[in-house]
Amino acid sequence: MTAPSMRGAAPDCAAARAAAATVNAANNDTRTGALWHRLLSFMTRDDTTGAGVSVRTRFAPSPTGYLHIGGVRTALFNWLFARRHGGQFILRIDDTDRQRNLEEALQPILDGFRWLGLDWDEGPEVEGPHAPYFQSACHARHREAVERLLAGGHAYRDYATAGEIQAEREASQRDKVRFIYSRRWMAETPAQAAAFEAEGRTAVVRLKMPRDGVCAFDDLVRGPVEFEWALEQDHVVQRADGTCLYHLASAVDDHHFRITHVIRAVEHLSNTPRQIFIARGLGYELPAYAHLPYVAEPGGAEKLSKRKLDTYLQHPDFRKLHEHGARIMEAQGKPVGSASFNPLVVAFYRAVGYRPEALLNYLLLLGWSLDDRTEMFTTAEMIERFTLERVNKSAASFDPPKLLAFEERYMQRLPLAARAAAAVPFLRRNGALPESPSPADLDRVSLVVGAAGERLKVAGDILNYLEFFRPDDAFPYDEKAFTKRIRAAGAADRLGRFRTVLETVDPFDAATLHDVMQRFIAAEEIAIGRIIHAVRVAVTGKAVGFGLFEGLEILGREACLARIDRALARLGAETECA
RNA sequence: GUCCCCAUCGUCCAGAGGCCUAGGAUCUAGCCCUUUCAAGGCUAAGACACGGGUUCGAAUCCCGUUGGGGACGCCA
Repeated sequence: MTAPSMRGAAPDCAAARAAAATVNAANNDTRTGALWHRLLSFMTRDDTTGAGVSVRTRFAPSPTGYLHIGGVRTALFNWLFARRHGGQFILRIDDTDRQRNLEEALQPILDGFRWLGLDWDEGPEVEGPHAPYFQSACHARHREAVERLLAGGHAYRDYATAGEIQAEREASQRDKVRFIYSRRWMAETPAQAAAFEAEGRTAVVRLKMPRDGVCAFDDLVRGPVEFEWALEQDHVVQRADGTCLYHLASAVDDHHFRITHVIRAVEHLSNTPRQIFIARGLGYELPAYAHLPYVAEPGGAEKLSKRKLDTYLQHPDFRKLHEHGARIMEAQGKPVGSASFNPLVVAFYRAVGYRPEALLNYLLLLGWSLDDRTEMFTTAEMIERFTLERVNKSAASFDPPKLLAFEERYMQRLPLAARAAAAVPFLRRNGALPESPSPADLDRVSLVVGAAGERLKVAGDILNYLEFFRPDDAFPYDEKAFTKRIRAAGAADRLGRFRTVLETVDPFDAATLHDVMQRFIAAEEIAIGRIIHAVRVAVTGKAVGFGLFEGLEILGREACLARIDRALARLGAETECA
């Protein structure tokens, strides 16, 4: 028996589908995507409350060792949809190719999810009623499915060699038609199989795709979609050695895990007919499908690929993002050449000190929006407001400056104590703070973080202010600034006179220091610029920084005097030599 | 090559035939403030890909063109 031609969608899916089809028939002149969307999302909502059918979504990473930024966006939408409907979010590991170090390849992915706060109801480590959650542990289930497909006439054993298939494929190319297998080496009876085997051939199992009709289904993002069955290939679902291929495993496992909504990237859209064919052949109820647009490369339209890091580094915005991170890593003595130090991978943002909620918020808006102005979403708000109907159809390119803008906003709304706490680990890794910082150390961090204000965009930016955590005689000078501000004629003498003033300032706080400075320039009859920069370079070694008087106050009188002395001594040594 | 999809400022989004002189964010530029700065404030510039329809009226609906992208594995 051959598979039924499926004109007019899968009859066994949700009521939503049937209802939508009715509406379509009644409105065949105005079947707008919007109408569909409203209806489908309404029905979806209804499913969860009415029938008590729990929404179950899944994200199925293969254990590669990295959590890709585009993958996280897909995972986020799955997670939000499940949470929005009070359902479950499942993590399934697609490791059909046996991994050598599964543990090693999986842990960074789970860490990434945990860091972002995307919790899973079933999956690795938390387990659940449908365990195991590793595809490689489900071979028996997959093989049994193949047997049923074979028995039902939805698949056949094929004895063609790779070379023979290749020849047919090339012939199709020449004729400029889509490759469709001739089924010349198809064996549907034991006798045929025996004949081929007598020739020494071995068999794979192929899907016996319909050769007429269309596969129609309603995508929750894209609306009604149709594919001609005749253009689908007889895909291989099982190799000669008995191992099963991805699409078979995926359809079978989605059913096994009771997935109700398959939400994944568009590149799977054209794979959907074969999965529907498998699912129907096995008598499954079909899940609803939602195909998300992919995340495109910075400044481009192509799909973001983590292998193209070098190309993206040519893009100025992306390079800035990378360099910013690299400075922070280097200040911690960490290598920047490693594969995970890559802005296409979630671990990068954690390592540099981004807020996970900022990344999430940015990713949320990459392909989805609530309206024309709401941009900031707490996790609770995302869950409350997220709908698939408002997901965009077109690809969105990854824009580093905008991500940073969100990061800044999130950092700024954090209370001072939280920002300081986030900065501490960076200082510790740099060695600027001991393993167990004293209360005084922590006060100092808090003061610097407060003074730095909006200059502290990511937690790792604290490493721009290391001079506040170094001994008075052990921070470097910006040579250019030193020359301009201290080696300049008369600068050292003025600095010396200001030093004398500092000896008696009381109290030694920013406001008083500011007054003292004003009186000093009045007495000297100079513009403030003639002295303030010299003080900044002497005390911090740098030409730029946050408010100077706050800086002086944080350092305290003794440190300021010692630092000015050190700068003057340095200059003195130079002139003696000359 | 075949099939499918997409199309509003540089980028991310809003837009459901009249609320559009197209809105917000980001980026960019200018000005202001300031001791510096990747700080802050204010202002500005910047888009409906093109061509046909339908309609009293189109960014919005239809067709075509162009452009971009994806899928075409015994990968996942």
